[in-house]
Amino acid sequence: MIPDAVLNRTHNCGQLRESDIGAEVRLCGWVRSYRDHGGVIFVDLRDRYGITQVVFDTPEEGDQAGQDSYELADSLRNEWVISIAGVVRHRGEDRINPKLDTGQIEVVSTELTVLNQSDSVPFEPDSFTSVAEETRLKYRYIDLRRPEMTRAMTLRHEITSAMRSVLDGEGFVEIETPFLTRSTPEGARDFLVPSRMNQADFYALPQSPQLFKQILMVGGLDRYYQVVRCFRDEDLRADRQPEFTQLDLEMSFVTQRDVMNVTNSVLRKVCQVAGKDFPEEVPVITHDEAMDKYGIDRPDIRFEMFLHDVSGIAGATDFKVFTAAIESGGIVKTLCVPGGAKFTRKEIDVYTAFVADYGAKGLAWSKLEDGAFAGGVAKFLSPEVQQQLRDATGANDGDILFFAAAGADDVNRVLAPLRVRVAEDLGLCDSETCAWCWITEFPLVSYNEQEKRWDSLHHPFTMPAVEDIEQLMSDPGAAKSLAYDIVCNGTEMGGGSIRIHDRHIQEKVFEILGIGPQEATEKFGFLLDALRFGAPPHGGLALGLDRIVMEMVSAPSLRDVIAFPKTQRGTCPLTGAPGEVDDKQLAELDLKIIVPHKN
RNA sequence: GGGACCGUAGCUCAAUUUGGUUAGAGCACCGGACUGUCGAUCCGGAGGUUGCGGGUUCGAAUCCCGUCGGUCUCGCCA
Repeated sequence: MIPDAVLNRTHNCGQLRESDIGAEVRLCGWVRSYRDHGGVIFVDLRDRYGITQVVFDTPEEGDQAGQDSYELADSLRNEWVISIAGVVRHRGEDRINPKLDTGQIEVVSTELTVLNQSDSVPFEPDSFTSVAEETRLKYRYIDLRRPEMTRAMTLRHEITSAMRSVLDGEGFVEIETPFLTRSTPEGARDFLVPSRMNQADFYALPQSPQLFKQILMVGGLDRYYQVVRCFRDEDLRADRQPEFTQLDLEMSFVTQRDVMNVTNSVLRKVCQVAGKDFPEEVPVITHDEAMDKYGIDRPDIRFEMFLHDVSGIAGATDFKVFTAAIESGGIVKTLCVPGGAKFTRKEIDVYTAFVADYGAKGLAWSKLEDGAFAGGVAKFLSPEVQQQLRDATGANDGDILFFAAAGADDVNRVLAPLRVRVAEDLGLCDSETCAWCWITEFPLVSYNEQEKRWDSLHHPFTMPAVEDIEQLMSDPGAAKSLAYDIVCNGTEMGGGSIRIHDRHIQEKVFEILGIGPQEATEKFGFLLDALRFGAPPHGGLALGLDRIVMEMVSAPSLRDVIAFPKTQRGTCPLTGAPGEVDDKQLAELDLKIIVPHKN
């Protein structure tokens, strides 16, 4: 039985300063390290607030309590949990540790209680050694003691707290929506949950609360938000987990600009909390412009280095790669890298291999030196063409041009990542900078060549930005939508749209997408019904909380800002999930496993 | 579904390129010394199915095949 008194902390381990000298204090925490000098023992005591040095001096003759305490201190080991009482004293000028916030002082222990011992830990929760991620996840409770993880978890809390406070101040209401819902036909693969009470039926975990939040608007709730878990059963990446968290919000009687303004307010506060700058005016870039200048709809605008469409110039050369691409309806774009003429052949080969991952057959290039193009494809570039290229790209001596020639989508798919890769290599991607931008005027739909049909670019409930519905029906590919994404440093941090609140327009959009009346009724009938009963104009947006926190702490992986994330194969080394279940459980669900287990 | 890299002591790594004696080091752990350290130091000790299985070879951590796991990535992710 632990006495109550030893649990009654007066301070935490990051708190004590010079002004506390002389105070009698009690601290609890973990032994981060112990330094036994024979006659004096130092213990660094750690909790999530910081580290305080505790000293055990040689006990006075006849001081039995001091003797016991000293002997106990002698037995302490890393990660034991202890409570100490003692007096704060100055360390002495030559003993101050500038690495610690509490480095001016130390606590002289008068009493020590071991609250719990610890086995020798698999790894030390400090910042010095890197540990394999699988090991970190298996022993996450130890990993979470590392200052970086503590910082990520607490900042994450502060960020969600800031989000809530801004939205609360704007009159939003946080409302929970179901996790057990129904599968929807489009989008990502659903996680399914069998229904015991409805044989052969399944719930699906929500990919997002999209339909529910629209229905909340029909319900007159006017301004909704939710910090909510979303589930998508797709392959994982460093920035993609099967379950992730969104700040989801929806508003009635608003324009696109209103939603963007509220989002800016939220992000401004988030950045303030995280110690990052947020611009007065967030740049707004149209989708067309983004694709043209950056080749991607989530441009990294920390640096310029634009792409240039040089189809007209390149088509007039004798270089077959260029002319063939143009003749088959493709384009030629170039990336002008200032100072890139210094790249060696070997470095260019690395970039060639890099773009091969994105499906490029090769990477044409030419350097600009002493007023003329040299190397690579220079021999195909007449003096006239060279001048035109310089005019089009603004290239100067010392630059290099990289070219890609193919269909427009393929060209952009290759050059956009190359642009970022080159910028990283040139040191243009400062991880402390947050360069936010909005992307607007997305196309409503894109043509899916494989399936021979139109797909929503955003989702099927996005309002078309067209006056004439007939025009929409006759040329869906030309239609823009009232959709918008918020981007930071080349990462999509969130997106949303003004929704369709008119049932007739919704039916037309389903028609374009090839969702027949029967399927629409079956899958979304409840939303279509709701739209018949006084749905207000509404729109909203969702922010990826995990990605925002990841950017705010410059973490390389989403796993570093999630307390208990999954590995790339979707497993949890801590719990062993996913795992087998009992035959009894399967029987209750009327399920039968027909494939033998891998093990 | 495809590509790349990785797997050696509890942890982080070396030895793999060029197959060759007993697989080494730091940290952690165990024992000892030390009255001012602070990622303490010093002395000593213990600790190994080189992920797993098979093959080549006189001989495999090293070469080959398979497999499991991890990371990155293309596809995928409205």
